[in-house]
Amino acid sequence: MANMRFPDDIPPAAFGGGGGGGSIFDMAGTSCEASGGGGDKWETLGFMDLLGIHQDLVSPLFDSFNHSPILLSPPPPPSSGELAAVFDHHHHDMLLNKLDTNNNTKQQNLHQGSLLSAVPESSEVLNNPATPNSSSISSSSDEVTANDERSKAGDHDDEYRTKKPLKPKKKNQKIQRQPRFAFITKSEIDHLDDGYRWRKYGQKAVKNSPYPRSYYRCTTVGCGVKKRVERSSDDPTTVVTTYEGQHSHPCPIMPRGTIGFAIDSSSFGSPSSFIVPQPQQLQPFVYTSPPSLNITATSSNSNHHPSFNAFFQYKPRFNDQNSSALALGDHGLLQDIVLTPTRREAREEEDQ
DNA sequence: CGGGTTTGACCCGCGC
DNA sequence: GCGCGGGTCAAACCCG
Repeated sequence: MANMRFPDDIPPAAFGGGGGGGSIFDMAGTSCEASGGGGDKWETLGFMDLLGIHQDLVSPLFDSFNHSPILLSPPPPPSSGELAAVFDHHHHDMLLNKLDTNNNTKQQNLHQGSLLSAVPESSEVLNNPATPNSSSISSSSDEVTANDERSKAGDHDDEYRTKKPLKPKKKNQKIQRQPRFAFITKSEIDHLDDGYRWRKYGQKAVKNSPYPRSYYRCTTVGCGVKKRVERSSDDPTTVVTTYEGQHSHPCPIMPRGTIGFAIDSSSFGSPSSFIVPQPQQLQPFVYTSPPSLNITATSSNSNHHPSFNAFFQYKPRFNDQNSSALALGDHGLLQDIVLTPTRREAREEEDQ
């Protein structure tokens, strides 16, 4: 398989029937550090890491701009934090956020870079992302077995039973949610392709939004990673993609060594390093952000907010070759990464 | 025919 | 307890 091949077999974006072919949204160099205070436990997640790209797939942590190693030692992340990268490749904005667990934030204006959080409370995350193995995958919600609930319901509803012999679910057992990572993309393409193969398993209308939300599941056997894709109602030009879980396999279209980014999976729950590939490993199509993107939260607030020592080498790609070319020529990508505290963080700070 | 999408039905959690 | 919304299932359908 050719390196970094842009698949043309991505099914049309199933997003509301709109949007043509799938798109490639390749994050090829991301390093995030989340540090928190206030006694919160912090969760350190990385986009590609959540995608199942692990340390062994990439080179040691490296600053592609300064060509010097970066060693980050993030404090424990907040248990309920979810990271979100807000990427606007039209306006050259990149916003990194920790998703607030407060659902109210979903109404925030994405344009202002405040993070949305259509992602619900993730404090239920019980799986240690540091162990991205089959066990964590198998504990995903859709693989929870046992159930008396549904069988019980069936006892009272023969019609339902004959109609849907649904999988059992364990009563009184909270569904274990995988860590999630969401990011917002300014794109007319709904289904952003990250190199993995996804199967759409559902679509739901979103309240107060004319745009539906699509649910995808990784098609690889044994991999329970899911992702949701929805277009923001506030700003229809933005697409919110939320990943849940970690791939238990390499990216099918990204051979080893071409991965642009990963976080040492052992970093979860304990300080560790983030991994960024050496620049020479980046493939031609990978956008390399300027040094200014090597953001490190060094503001006075860094003691209270997550600091993202992050930079993105990031280039959305599209099946459409024309679009691809466009993206390639976008030198202004990610020049301005904005770190914004989430509502919750802001609230906590106010309380202090 | 196999794999992916569509879509209506259903379950569950949560807020009121 | 009830209703709502999110998430999932699976039959039907589509397509290469």
